Amino acid sequence: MRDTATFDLSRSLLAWYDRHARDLPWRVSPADRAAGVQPDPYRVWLSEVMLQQTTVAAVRDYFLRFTARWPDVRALAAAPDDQVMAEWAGLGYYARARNLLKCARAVVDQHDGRFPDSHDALLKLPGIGPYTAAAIAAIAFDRPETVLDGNVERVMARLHDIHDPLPKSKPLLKAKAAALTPDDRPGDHAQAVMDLGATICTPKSPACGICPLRDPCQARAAGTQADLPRKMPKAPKPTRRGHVYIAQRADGAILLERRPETGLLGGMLGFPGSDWAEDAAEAPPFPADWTLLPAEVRHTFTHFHLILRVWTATVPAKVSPEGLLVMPKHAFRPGDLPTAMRKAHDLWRGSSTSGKIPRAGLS
DNA sequence: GATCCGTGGAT
DNA sequence: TATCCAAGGAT
Repeated sequence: MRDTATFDLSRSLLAWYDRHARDLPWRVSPADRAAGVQPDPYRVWLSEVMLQQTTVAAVRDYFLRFTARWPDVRALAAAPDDQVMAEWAGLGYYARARNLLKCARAVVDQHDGRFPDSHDALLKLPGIGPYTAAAIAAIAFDRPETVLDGNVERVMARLHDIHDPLPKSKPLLKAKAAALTPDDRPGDHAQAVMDLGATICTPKSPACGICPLRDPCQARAAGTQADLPRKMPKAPKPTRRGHVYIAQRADGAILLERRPETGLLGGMLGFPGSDWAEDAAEAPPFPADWTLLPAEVRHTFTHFHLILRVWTATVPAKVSPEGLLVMPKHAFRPGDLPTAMRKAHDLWRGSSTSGKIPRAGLS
């Protein structure tokens, strides 16, 4: 039962969203939504998968490239795996790209090319968990589902001044979020809470002064907003080391490998090399006149730091070792590599801008 | 429940 | 420089 205060709070949030909703490539504005425009479930799904643990700024161009190249779920389902993995390169969490293809093909094969509109049916699809199922059901189909992501957790923890640490407090935060979800405009509501968390109720120095929930916010009243939500401490990251081997043939071709489907950087292209361990031994993939580059690659993954030594060699054009992929010079694009491998390439080519190199494809 | 799985921007 | 952390899911 939603009481009057909860009703008013939800209305305040929607009113704020009507005025401040961000213009995002995958979003139907509240005005257009009110005029009857329906979101495309394919675009909602694609954006939500890309946005898993990933910022809007990082996703935007990837979303535009994907939708330009594969405008609907049937086009994506028909795409070759390696092209999709290459297009995802640099965005991270590559299991998402593998599951993206599995999901697109399941939608085509089992649902006649149309995304199911219920939370339970969506949850059965690869790469769609509790959050994404609720987000698609709410945003694409305007079902009264409650989304619980990092933004909603933070907003609810502050609104109700909840001090129990995550993830133990998740059920309580979900209940608070559910109590706030309206039957009217649940899709806009879901986006409103997340927008609020992303732009006002931010992790550090939240802008309480301009927050539409300033008055009812209990953490604001108690002065605890900067300390919420509390989280369990994280384990420190160990450092691992490894060797990679970049061979270029006399005809310009580069020798690469397709990494195994599971595990780190699964399914992505990479240079052959050693295991990554505390103290990895050299492991040239075939005999050659390997030269060690005078600098190292440093890269940080989710749970460890990596220091990579990069060896290079020029080999005859006929060299084609078993298990390696001969990538012709004209077909090789560093942007198709995951970032750790792209850094090794950049170190070799001297284009070692530490920053990100914009990928080709748009405009 | 705990662990694995990327990346880049903000602080 | 080091840490946090982002529209999480699979195992």
